Amino acid sequence: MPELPEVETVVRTLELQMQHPTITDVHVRWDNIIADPEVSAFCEQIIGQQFLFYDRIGKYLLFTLSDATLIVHLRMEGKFYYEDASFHQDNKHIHVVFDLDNGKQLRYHDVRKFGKMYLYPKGTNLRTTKALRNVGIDAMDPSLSARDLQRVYEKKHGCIKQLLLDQSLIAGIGNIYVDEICFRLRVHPNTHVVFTQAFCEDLLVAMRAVLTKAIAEGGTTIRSYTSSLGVSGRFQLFLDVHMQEGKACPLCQTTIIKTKVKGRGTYVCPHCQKDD
DNA sequence: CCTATCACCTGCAGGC
DNA sequence: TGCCTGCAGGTGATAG
Repeated sequence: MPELPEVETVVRTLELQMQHPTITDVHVRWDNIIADPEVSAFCEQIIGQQFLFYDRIGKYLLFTLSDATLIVHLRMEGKFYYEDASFHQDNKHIHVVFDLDNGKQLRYHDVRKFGKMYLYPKGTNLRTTKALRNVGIDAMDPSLSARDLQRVYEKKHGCIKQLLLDQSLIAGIGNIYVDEICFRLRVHPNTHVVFTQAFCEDLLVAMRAVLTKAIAEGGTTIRSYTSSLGVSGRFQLFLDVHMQEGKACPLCQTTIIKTKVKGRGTYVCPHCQKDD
């Protein structure tokens, strides 16, 4: 699930539901989820920490704790559940459990175990950490300008889809939204675009429009079966091309096709979006 | 520096 | 039913 709008939805839901409990204990059942520091230090340092603020950069969740910052990347399938400690649920895919001082637990669920957690002491320059050192400007950063996009992309090589997916340049766009943004631009994802000022202005508008609408709809839920905490979006109802193979293009009624660009499943209208 | 490929994991859909 | 292959919204390490 998790691209920028889904992660934003998780942030908003967590801050509403969970508020500010203190972690009384932590249980790590799959060590590889903990990316930095090593598991023992992670556990030691997080016990006693209180949740203060919820935020994100790109697809990374940032939990500001009293004396540290917990950073979480959900990767493909990660999700949180916030439940009473007594509530029993299918344990098989719960890999990290935070016991809280209000009788609840924050449970990290991840079928593929791809997600990662990081913990850094208060005062750390997060942009230099293993978690965030390769993460660029957030795609919804209000200060992001067309000029910034031009500066970031103009000297880079590759098709537009590949560049928009590069998190070290602009962060937060994944495989769903890149297809939607390309459709808005009437550009085939495989195109090697020239990043003129005019194009970058259009790109900024398209990015903002797609991501803003997706956030407003609570993100996109495609493969996720249940509505986990914060992730039961409705944007799938508004997708123009992604996952719309065989359906009619909303603009010209041509049948949407599925293809591959740089190994990623890619949906386009072959009439509105001409390949190079 | 760059691009391409693999590795990390599990579950599910489709073909035979 | 069962086996096999390929696929899935992501990213980091490694090879060339």
